[in-house]
Amino acid sequence: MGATVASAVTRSVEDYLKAIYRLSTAGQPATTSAIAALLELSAPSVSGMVKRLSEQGLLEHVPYRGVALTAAGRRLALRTVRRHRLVESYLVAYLGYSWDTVHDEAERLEHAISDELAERMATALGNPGVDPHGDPIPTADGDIAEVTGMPLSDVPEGVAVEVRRVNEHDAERLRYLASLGLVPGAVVTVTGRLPFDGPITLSTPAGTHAVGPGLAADIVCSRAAE
Amino acid sequence: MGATVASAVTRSVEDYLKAIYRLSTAGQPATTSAIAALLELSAPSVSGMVKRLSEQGLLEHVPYRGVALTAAGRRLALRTVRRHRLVESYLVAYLGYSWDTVHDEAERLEHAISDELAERMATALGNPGVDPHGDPIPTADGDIAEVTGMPLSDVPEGVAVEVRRVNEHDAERLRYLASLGLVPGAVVTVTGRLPFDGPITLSTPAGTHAVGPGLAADIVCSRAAE
DNA sequence: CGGCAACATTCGGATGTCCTAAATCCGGAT
DNA sequence: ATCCGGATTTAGGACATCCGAATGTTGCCG
Repeated sequence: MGATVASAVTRSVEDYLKAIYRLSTAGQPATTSAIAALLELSAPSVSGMVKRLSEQGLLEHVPYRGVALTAAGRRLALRTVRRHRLVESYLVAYLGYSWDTVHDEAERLEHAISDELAERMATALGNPGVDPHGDPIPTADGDIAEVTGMPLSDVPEGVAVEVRRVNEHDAERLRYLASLGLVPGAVVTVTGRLPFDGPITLSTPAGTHAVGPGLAADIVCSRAAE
Repeated sequence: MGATVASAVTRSVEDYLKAIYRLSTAGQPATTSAIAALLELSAPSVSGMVKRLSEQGLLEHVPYRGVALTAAGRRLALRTVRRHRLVESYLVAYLGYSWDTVHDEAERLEHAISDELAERMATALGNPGVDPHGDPIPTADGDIAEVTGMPLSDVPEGVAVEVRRVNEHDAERLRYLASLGLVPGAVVTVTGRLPFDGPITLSTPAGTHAVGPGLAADIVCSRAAE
């Protein structure tokens, strides 16, 4: 990835590859309708683009079954993810953005910046391993760290865990989570759990709060350091 | 311009408006072929786009004669120019770019950044009035300062003048000019001029040099401060 | 095992931008 | 005043991406 990358990849193509990457790492099948839902496009549009991307060798497509990224497709997807996360990190670190407002900006900039600029931002940031949401930033070579941990919704009571990652893009929810102290790096303890998908009560650096299981499922935690 | 701007303006549209703005401020007529030359497109492509932009109220078009920006078109053009120059300034000030390498990056980013980001960059820079080439940066309201001065090619001998602006995009030429000390802010004196469009000799902070009249014509100077 | 609902694909069409080739226009030279 | 060459526009087509409607597939469930 370092040097010359397939030059004329349009915005759309990068978005498709990113969506497919996202689905496959989430363990979900990359079906036409799943991609369409993620990109807010019609199924026929996705079908057509999938065919074109397959012809370009970026996807493996089994008709009526779904798609998988080829090595080339994965490389491009990770390049885009890297740019997205670097941009988010840079905007938060240097331009006063907060984690709930960077997403849209990064969504556009990830398609516009050069490799040169991406690496300069990475350098300015000290080559961070994760972005403000705790998402791992792929390296320029296309390596990406696995995120280990369990969703907050599965954390047993009484164990101190550290928030590693918050899988959420919605600005309002992100602000809400921040107000609860649920940000990457925070150490929290589940103090109670109500039955039937009830809210989880927990103590955080910001006090004692409750969160619904839906939100809690997007928060990845692991045992707190020592 | 401050708040919500016509949302879905494509890259191309901004480039056309910018090109037309550039021609008209350079005192050149904005003809189809002039625009085509600037954007490296065929004349028919320009003809077609001119028609579409006129229908959108961004241009005034007199067939076979040329075009002029409407108030709305000018507003959009200046918005794009502002972004371009802010991005150039930011990349030079904070990300280690030099004035000869920022142009291409800015050319893409100017279409991708939000008003929000443009203003944050402006703030980080202290709301500069000019970019690294000495080009004036339009305000968010669409005001732009006139550049006063004369081309270096017209500067009389023996008068100390300050370089205000360097109208050049080519990276190699910019590096060359920088090596001669011909950058905005430099105080220079013409020491001689050869007849028949011969080179101009001058003393700069970087020593005594000669430049051809073509390059010299792109360097705008004015009387040095006191 | 047949049928049906859900999902995927193909078909035909719209838009936006670009091109080359073929008219058409305009202004200066004769 | 006419004509010619250069500039401009129109005509016709190529792509890329999107859509809705129609058509195929799949697999579950009775």
